[in-house]
Amino acid sequence: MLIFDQEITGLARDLIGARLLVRGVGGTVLETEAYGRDDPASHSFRGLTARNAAMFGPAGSVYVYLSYGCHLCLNVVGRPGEAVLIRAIRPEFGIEAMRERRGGAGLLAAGPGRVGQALGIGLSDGGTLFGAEGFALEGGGRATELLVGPRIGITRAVERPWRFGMAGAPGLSHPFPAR
DNA sequence: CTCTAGATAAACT
DNA sequence: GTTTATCTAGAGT
Repeated sequence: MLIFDQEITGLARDLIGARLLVRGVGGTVLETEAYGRDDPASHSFRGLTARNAAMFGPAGSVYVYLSYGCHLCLNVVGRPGEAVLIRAIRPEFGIEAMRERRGGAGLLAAGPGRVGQALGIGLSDGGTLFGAEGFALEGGGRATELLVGPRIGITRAVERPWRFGMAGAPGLSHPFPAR
């Protein structure tokens, strides 16, 4: 059973290997990133705004944001102002639907923007609780060996090793640094 | 492999 | 009014 109300890096670790379903489409979480409350790289760093309001919602709810004007990214909310970005999943359910949404591209859900597109996420899904109609998140825990590395695509607090991945899994968005 | 365009909301000056 | 942002696809080297 997943504990949403815990330290955000712990939640990011526990989410690796969990099964994520959005309206019957989804698969196993392969890669995540943690974003904290006092974290210069986090949207919540400058306090509550209209954009990040869902990030201050209940633990276990959804935070969605539009990145670079064209990519919807899916996050799982933990404690207030903290969230975990889902960067990659292994497609297992509704693969046909994903293929269709992705326009037949090969990489169905390796990368946060691709995950959002494959699952058909919308900004209006922000605030929805996992467990509510159409949204499921189960399993997880620290069953698998984890890879750890710096986060991708940020300009602040680059040194924090808050990116996590499933060791040996194909379909990661970017390789992890060799240990 | 590197480079660049694309597209938009929100924060910032 | 200007700049930035948790990125991707496609073209070029």
